Amino acid sequence: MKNTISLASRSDSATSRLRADILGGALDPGALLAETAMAERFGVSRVPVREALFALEREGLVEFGTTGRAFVKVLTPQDFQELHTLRLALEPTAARLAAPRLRKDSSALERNLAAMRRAKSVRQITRLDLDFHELILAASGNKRFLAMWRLMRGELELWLGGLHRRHQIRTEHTLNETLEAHGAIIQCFRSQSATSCERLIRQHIQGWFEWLPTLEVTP
Amino acid sequence: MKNTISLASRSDSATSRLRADILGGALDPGALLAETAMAERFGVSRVPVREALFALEREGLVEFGTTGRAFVKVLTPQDFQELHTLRLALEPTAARLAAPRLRKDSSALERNLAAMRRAKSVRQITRLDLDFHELILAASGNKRFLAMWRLMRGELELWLGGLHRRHQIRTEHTLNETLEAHGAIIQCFRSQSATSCERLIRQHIQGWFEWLPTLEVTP
DNA sequence: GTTTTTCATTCTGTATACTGTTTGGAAATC
DNA sequence: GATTTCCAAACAGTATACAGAATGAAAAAC
Repeated sequence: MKNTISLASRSDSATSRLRADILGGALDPGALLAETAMAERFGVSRVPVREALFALEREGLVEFGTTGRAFVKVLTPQDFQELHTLRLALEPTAARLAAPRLRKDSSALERNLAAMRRAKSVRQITRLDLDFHELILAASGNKRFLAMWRLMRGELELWLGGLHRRHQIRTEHTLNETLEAHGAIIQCFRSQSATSCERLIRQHIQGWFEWLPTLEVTP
Repeated sequence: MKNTISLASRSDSATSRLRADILGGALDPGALLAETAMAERFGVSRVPVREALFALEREGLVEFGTTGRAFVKVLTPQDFQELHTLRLALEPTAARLAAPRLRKDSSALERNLAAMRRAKSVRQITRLDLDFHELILAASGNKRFLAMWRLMRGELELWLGGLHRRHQIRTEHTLNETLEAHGAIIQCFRSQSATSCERLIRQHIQGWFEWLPTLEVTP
């Protein structure tokens, strides 16, 4: 959304700040996002705030009520289930398409894995995990797969953030599991067939989802 | 996006009018969409026009250049190819999920088919065709499948509109083919297994795509 | 004749002001 | 005390105004 050496526009900076507040947990799901208040807080007029709200609606972090008021999106377990179904429809196909490219060059995935080994905070690990999957989507060469992913990513990050706040998951154990799985996926891209990669990604997503303690009916 | 008995807001009406202009072919792909000019033409201020542009960007009908100017989206054959790949990833899965619901009640699909039999214009047939697929996505019960579809639908309609303008396709013959295929799909939903429906939808999309004279490298 | 520079025009980005609607609570009524 | 009515504050939708950037054509330089 920016062009040259990018002095961020006020809209962009408002978008970033609001996104950070939402994903960082400073704003609870369901919180009212009043334009005037945010405009004052960010030191800009209502116009850039408005655009930020629309932009974040596209990212799935904000939803508008019937009267046009914006709220931090409230995600239900069913929402998360839906996202998972969608991932299973998209990512394996994307992996198959990406396989030829990633066989030649998987360095980006490896750099991601290395960063994840060094990562400290839960938040950072979550983000790198999502980045890993995004890299595969991007390598599919299909801009629209990536666009769809971007639409889901915000919601995934939002949900996972809430999950981590409610439980104390993402322990050492699960981190290692993720590291191993991602390593195996990289290996697969390097040496196995496209359909093998497709299958492995499907298993990875499915397994990860089944492990998550989402079955609790959360508020 | 509207609430009660809906007196359409100026943003909404600007969005509708602009969408109609783009899909109707009044504005060629690549045409500059200057805010001031449109504001005058629609008799509103620039603010609603702005929101219309953002809304239509979400629908894939408008794209923004690096300097923030809006243009009617230019679709390349590759774009269409990408959309097709995406459909193959989404729709068969959605059809499988929708199967239980549609087995019980396929009346909406039948009404669509009946309307298509009566349809006169190419534009109308195209729209009903897309509606048919949208009904299946909606019946999947997964809001996000529908959201993704909406994102593709505008682009599909835009591409097909251009295609029909360039060629004189969608003849009697192809209309009958579509009618038959849709009829068979309804039958399948009524009496066959979910995986059969999934397979049939995949074949339908694949076959339709292969038939289309998109292989010509168009401008 | 070709290239570069200049500059008026046009466009977007943003601020501010105004209007009508929604909302939550105080006051009035039962 | 419970319910309804009414009003002020808060909020979104929109118009208008202005500033800064991009654009393209005319003018200048080569």
